[in-house]
Amino acid sequence: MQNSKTPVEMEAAFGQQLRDLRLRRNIDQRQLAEQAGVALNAVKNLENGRGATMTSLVKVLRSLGRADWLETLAPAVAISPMQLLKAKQPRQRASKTKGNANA
Amino acid sequence: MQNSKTPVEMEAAFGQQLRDLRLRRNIDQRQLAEQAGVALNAVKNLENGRGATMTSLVKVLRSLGRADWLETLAPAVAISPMQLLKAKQPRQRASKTKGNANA
DNA sequence: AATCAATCGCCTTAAAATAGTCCATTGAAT
DNA sequence: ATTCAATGGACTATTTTAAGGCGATTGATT
Repeated sequence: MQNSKTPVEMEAAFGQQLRDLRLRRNIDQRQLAEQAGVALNAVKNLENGRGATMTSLVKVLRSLGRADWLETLAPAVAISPMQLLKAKQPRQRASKTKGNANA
Repeated sequence: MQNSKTPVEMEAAFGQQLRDLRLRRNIDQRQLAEQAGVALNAVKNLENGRGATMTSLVKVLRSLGRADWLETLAPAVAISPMQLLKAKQPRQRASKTKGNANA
């Protein structure tokens, strides 16, 4: 069973995490907005899950010192040097055949 | 030394990861857009780092089966049951004093 | 329990993203 | 090498968010 949260709920839950990060640093929304270089409203929107842009998110994450998190979405597959030699270069486009490669 | 990537670069690098996830599933942008319930342009924007909304991001992540990633930003601090009893409830606002609690 | 700052919620305007469509480019399969 | 689908890029109209500012709540400190 997969996560049954709606996108709206997920955005709100995510905003709560952003808030937690900020509060652990004990800075207020205004300070964070300043440091991040976004408007106070942008921070409010992010934390309350009321809609935001990737740009605002990235700036705020950077300001919170968690920019590294953005790099953890699709971890590169580690392969041995020998395998590396044989390895085909990764796919740049989806293939024509409709059958999916993996689940 | 902190991460020196600009927000623009970070957004682009993130888009590349999204693309990787999609390609591992060997589906094209149009299919992903349909499944996620967003416009094809929204997927393009996400993957190329040309600006997107949190809403689009969440929908796409969900469609890619990586919604769980969104919950890994601010891991809850694990404490023992005994500590839990004593624990003050977590801060809901930043404090008045300007001194930060942590670095 | 009283104070005061942190947060909320709403407003307006400007900027940006979505959605839809079309054509050009290019990777992948034959 | 040829073919054709997958992607990129541009354009317009519409919707959403950013930004800035304003009182109204409410949590944290005293």
